[in-house]
Amino acid sequence: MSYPRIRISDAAKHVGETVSIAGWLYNLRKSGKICFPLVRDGSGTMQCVAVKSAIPEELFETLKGLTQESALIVTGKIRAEERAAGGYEMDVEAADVVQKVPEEDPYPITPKEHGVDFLMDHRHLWIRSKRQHAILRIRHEVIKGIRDYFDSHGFTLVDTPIFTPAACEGTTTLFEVDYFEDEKVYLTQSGQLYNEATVMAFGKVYCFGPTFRAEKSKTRRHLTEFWMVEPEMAYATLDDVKQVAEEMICFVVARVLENRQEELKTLERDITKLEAIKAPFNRMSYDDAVKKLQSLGSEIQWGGDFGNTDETLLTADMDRPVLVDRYPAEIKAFYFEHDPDRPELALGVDLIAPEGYGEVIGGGQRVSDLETLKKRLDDHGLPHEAFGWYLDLRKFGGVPHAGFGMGVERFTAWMCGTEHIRETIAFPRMLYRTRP
RNA sequence: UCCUCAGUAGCUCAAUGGUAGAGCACUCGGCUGUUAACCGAGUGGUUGUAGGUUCGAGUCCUACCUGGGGAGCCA
Repeated sequence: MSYPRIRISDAAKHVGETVSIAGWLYNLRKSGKICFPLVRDGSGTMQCVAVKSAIPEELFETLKGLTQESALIVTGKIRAEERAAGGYEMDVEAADVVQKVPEEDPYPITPKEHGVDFLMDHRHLWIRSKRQHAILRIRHEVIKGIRDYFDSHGFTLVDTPIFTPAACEGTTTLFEVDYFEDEKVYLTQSGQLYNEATVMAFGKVYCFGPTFRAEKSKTRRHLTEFWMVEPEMAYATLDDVKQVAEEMICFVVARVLENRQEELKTLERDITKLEAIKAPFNRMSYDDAVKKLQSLGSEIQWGGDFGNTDETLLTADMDRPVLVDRYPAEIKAFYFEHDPDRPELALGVDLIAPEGYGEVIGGGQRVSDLETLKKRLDDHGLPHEAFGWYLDLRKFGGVPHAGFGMGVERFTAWMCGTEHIRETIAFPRMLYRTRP
């Protein structure tokens, strides 16, 4: 006799019914004549109960002998139960062990504590653990929220290439890849230049994909491969960027709070910190930010970029992000439009998250005039030939346009309150770690 | 790349320069409501590698390897 298969997250709808759950043994607690196998199925965890006197001897022995992470399909009646973690419990009537983990080579990740190195080496298994599972589900919610926001605000998803020719942004380090016939290409570090082309076709676009940076950064906020969403808008300015960034973040935060309560609880995330993320965000010019930092004891001088400690210091008294705009043009890329009133400033904006999560968004208004762009390329020592198509965009209907990029992992880390960005992607790629 | 800390049982960690130990995991036994269950017993070690100092090194020194944290750079 076979019973309907349900997912643990739907248990509430099946109280009183006999159903099957296909999953893996998360943990097993047992005493002489009763045992509690905890089964997880990816949607949740179900505490099962088996009382020796109530079931066949063979079934009881099978359950009692289960090893951690053995695969099994359990069948039984669902019952509301206060003593069980999820609020529901299954009285086991049958169990089909699909694969038993051997005792002599047990599952390496025990319910006790482990070190970072060990866990990272076992990342392919670590993602089964409650905490990691919760983080990756929140990541999913974040991505879905981002897409829903842009899709419902007139943006078209137009993805940009991952293989790119050499001269994209110039400054940052690129990963080089062998292409055919001795040609070299590079892994993209931003889809932005291509967005500037697609935006002139669609008006409002975004790209969403992996980006690569061969920076030898060794901090809790860096990955060499990370996901970035980059919206771009035609007939738009710096102010539009700030408004969209603020709106989008509020939208996604609300989604996470609405749909991922359980996961936030698992992570022991202070919800009030997320609830505080509401418009209007703080707004500040680079000039004022430098002054504020200096008054707080920072060594920063006008013209320099903010370090990690500066970002944390700047937001220490804030409960929501701050949008810092009009940076010195010298520390920004060639494609930024300059402030017409103060040409030494670039019309760029960074969104710095509170709680030390730092720069989550960077963006601004792009150069729209052909001659200005040519001059900017010269100033940065970039060859016009490599930017032929990019210059075309200013020749054929050039208009003011603006956009930004947001790092998905940094944003997710902020939502989750995690110490390290490596936990916010299933298989992180970092300076000295490319496995598993 | 630089600074800094750490490598001891499968895992997490102890051990004044003087006999390498505990908890967890695993095995065996006990327990009918457990919540990282608990109680008793057992198995488990070339102390990251190579040199050096010393009567004697897990411990001190040198180099290297691996990893953590931070800086710079960035999302």
